[in-house]
Amino acid sequence: MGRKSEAREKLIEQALILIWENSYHAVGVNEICSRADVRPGSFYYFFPSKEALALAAMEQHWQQAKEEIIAKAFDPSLPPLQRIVKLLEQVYQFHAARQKGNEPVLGCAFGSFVGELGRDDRALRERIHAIFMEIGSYIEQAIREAREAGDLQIAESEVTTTAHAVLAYYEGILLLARAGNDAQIIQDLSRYVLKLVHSA
Amino acid sequence: MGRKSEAREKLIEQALILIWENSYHAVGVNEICSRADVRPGSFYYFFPSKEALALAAMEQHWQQAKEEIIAKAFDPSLPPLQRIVKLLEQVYQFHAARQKGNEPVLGCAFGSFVGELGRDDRALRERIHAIFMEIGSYIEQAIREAREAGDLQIAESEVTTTAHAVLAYYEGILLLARAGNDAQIIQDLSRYVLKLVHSA
Amino acid sequence: MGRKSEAREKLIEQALILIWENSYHAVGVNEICSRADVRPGSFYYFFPSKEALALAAMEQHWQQAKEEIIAKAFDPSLPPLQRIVKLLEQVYQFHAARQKGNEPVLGCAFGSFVGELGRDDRALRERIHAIFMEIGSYIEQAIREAREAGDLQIAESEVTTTAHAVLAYYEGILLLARAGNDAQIIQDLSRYVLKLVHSA
Amino acid sequence: MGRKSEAREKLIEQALILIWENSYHAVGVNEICSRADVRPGSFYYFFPSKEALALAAMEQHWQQAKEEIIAKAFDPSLPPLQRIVKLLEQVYQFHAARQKGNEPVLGCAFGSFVGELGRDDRALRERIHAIFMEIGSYIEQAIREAREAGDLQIAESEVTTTAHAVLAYYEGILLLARAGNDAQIIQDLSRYVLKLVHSA
DNA sequence: GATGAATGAGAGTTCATTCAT
DNA sequence: TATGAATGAACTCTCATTCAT
Repeated sequence: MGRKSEAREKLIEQALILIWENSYHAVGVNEICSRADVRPGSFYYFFPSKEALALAAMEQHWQQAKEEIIAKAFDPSLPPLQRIVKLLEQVYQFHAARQKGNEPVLGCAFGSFVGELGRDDRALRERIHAIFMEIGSYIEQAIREAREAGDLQIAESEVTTTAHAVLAYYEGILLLARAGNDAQIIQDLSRYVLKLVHSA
Repeated sequence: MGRKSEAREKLIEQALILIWENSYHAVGVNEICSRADVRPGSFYYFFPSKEALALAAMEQHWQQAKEEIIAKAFDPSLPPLQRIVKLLEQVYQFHAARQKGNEPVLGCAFGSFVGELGRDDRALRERIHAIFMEIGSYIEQAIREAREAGDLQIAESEVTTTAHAVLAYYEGILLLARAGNDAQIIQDLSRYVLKLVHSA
Repeated sequence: MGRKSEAREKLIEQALILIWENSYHAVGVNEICSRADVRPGSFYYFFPSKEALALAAMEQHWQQAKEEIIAKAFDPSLPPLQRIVKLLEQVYQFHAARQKGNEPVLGCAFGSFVGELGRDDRALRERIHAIFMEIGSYIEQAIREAREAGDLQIAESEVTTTAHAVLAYYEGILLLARAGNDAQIIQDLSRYVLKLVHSA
Repeated sequence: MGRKSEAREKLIEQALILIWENSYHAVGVNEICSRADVRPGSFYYFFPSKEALALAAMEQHWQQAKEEIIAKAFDPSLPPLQRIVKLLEQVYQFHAARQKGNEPVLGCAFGSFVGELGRDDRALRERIHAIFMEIGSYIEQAIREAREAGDLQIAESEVTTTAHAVLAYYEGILLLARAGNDAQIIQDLSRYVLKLVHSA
């Protein structure tokens, strides 16, 4: 009945790391293969194309992020707005730990990836956009709960846009962290995130 | 004999467009040359490498942004905080016009570029970071003036960080606009930018 | 229990179609397998190589041609020279039907196949040549019978060569039909075939 | 002003030989390059694709055939029908010489090539068809002249079709010669070609 | 000063085939 | 008996770059 291996998983794992650290276009199939200890000829048994692997890597990253970051941050037992703060805190911890180990600060894999997609990569771009919208919906839920709890004086009609504002701020912070190779800025700027959800 | 060859300028111009629309690694030297109507052999007469061209393109983009966007936004005759609003408004106009012409929404060239730089591109990354810091200093100056005019109640020690927060938000907005191929979000989210500069 | 796997037969059948429509070298083992709904790993259980499959496909095609075309054309109840005419007529009907269904006109599978064999494919080439000689012998028999019946004034020593001439004309007609993607030429040129068997 | 070389010509020349001896799909770009003493990276400077090279090789072969074979065969000073005979004679000489040197008998490059083209190679197939039609028009002209000189009793309306019949016979002869790796059959069957042009 | 020609290295992908089960 | 998994070699083609003029 044929053989079995974790080659597929290893390819996804290494692809994510390499693409996140460098970029989709800068990383070659051969490099991914050799890091995953998979023979180059085997790659196309597991994935129809490099693009499909990149998509799978993004999907897997999103699943893992939901399990490891989102689930902990958007814990219903936390006060709603604290969840948003916790999201940023965890992301800071991740990048701070990397920086301590002299690894470059990576920023957001989805954000970097979407920045290098072109006209012809519509499907990939739309998938990343959908992931952003999912992240946004977690933030939105927290804001809505805060509002309903009376912690917030904003119109119901502002809730979604406010969530997007938080998301944008989040992505922007991670982009600046990557640009400056500096995890500290994540912590510094996180302090202001709740300003965005309160009425001016 | 009049003016110099325009080949260099054309190369920079086309490189910026192609890199912004696609990405640095996705765009080839030959493609840039053919768009610029420059023979490929001539490329290395004008630039020592593709990387040098990309850097030149970023520099030129920054100079132009200063002349056409920054100068108008940070006009001393405007009320300080209005300058920040105007910055976003102009960027929105640019992307809205493109979208009207069925061109993809591009986001920030610097932001996208920095997202695809890797470990070995330290010089490029640091240059983009420096440009971000320059943008930040315009914002910082506006915030400081507003504070000194009494429009703002924040500590002097918060001014720089607040400017970075605005910059992060700005970059995040443009990233989401690119991800969603949607210029409207720039306008929608711009309404909240001043929340970041007021004390909570 | 019951009948054997049909995988072998399906592989042969699909291989013939694909090779005939395209070419031996242009068609991959995987493509044949997927069309035959056979898992690629199974291929080498049934055939030792792609070449062996191609040979089997040619053999099967030849057996089928003998049963469906040759047997009807070289029916002893037909006047000898009419058999040659009937051969061409049936081949025309086959290709005309295909063209009506907007399928490309294929020409002769053996002729196309032999055209793409090289120095190192001696065994295959000789097998196709032998099939040609077999076809020739049917034609030769018809010519001989016509001569013995007094329908023809050619020397006995010319019979074999004349049969080869008819065979060459037949192959040439099918080649032109494929080149022009036009079945009609088969009918048009068939009218002249008996000129070749009469003395000048 | 750049360098100069005969690389393009050598590539065409070697491509023709290799494709003729083997087949388009069986021959790789690398093999053509190494025979032409051209570095593989240079190939795509000279030709946009392997297909384009194949087409160029066929074109060049046709030009050369016109100059070296057609021009001599269809010499107006020859009696019209002798021109057709001469065409076959020259082709026989070419193949007989090759066989003497223990080279495989090749048949017609155009005929073999068209046999391995598939659905998606419409442009190539149509070009080869057009070449066939050109060859046909030389034959047609000879037949027409013979008819006008009173050497032939066929209807004017039969002239074109008769020319195609001769062309088909010619292609079929070369196909059989390749299949049998036997140049002699070209000479043997050539003796019958004029039967096709006389009325039955 | 400027460029047409050329290139080695490597890109992503497909190949006919083999292996472990 | 039959196959899902895997593969090294080869495929067509593109890359950033250099060379001769």
